Amino acid sequence: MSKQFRVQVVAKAVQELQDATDLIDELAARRLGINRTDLRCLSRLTARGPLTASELAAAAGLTGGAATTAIDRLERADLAGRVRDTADRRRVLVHLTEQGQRAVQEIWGPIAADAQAELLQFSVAELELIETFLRRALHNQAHHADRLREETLGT
Amino acid sequence: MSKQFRVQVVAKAVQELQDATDLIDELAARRLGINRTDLRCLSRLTARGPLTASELAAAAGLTGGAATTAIDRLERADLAGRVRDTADRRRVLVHLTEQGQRAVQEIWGPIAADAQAELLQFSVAELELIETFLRRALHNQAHHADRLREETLGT
DNA sequence: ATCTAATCCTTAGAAAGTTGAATCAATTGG
DNA sequence: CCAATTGATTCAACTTTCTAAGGATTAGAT
Repeated sequence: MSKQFRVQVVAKAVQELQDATDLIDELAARRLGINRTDLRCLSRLTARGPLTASELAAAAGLTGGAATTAIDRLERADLAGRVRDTADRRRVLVHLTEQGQRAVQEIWGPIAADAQAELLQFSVAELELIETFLRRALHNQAHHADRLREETLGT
Repeated sequence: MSKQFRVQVVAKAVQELQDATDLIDELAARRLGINRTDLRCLSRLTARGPLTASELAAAAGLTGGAATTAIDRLERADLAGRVRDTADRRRVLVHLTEQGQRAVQEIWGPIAADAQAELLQFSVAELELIETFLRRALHNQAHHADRLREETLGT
């Protein structure tokens, strides 16, 4: 097995991992009876805590209008709730309900737990290598994201 | 730095990599003037060569009807083309046009080249470790995808 | 050979989501 | 205290999706 071949195998595995993640998101959304956009909002709220409607819109890559209806749907599903900010009453803070937190935990908890257990099997030195790999890949992606942005705007 | 901490760092890096990939897809689609669904079709055609309409639908996770209109859009954009199968004239083979191949190459060529160069900097032993990591992660994802599928259907 | 059933793609109509602009309410600064 | 700004929502137009039905082609049976 040549090194060249191993490189290809790794590249393909990265692709497969991304596809698998995509599938999980699809299934998770279906399980909760919501769409992918709403799931993304749920994920952001989980990662970053309560957000205002516009913060959530920015975090999820949505326009204000889309965020409003997404929050409506999450509220109807009892996964998120609105609270008017007492200091600035224009603002609305969106937060996960207890049921929302529970749902997130039920779906992603086991995945995260297994992932953590899996990673703990590696030595510290190995984890460092894996991190290096991921950092470089990330750097590469960011570089090309910039390239695409410039090329597109430049047109 | 504890091992536990390193594990968390790696987990977060995986998440960031997925987000970065998502951003690249978004920018690529915008650059080609198509939507994410059409881009996914383009990607499948690139990876697997010419496909029938129904194969493409399955590969992209679409119904037949949605695939038809997606192919319509790609055809209008001159990125893909239809050819009736001479052996079985019910079937339609969808393939990338020259322009489609060129577009794919311009966008993903540099990314793949850099990724390959990056991977070649690792030793064979290191590549093996990275592959092991990815395989386990993939196995974990597949396992939980099955879990979600069963839980959802079981309801 | 012809008739029937199955297969493949397309079309049509309905449903769902997003966008961008307009609107309403609340806040800030001059 | 009024004008400009900010934050969220609403609304109409557009896009994409799905399901169901239709039309063409093939395969199998009589």
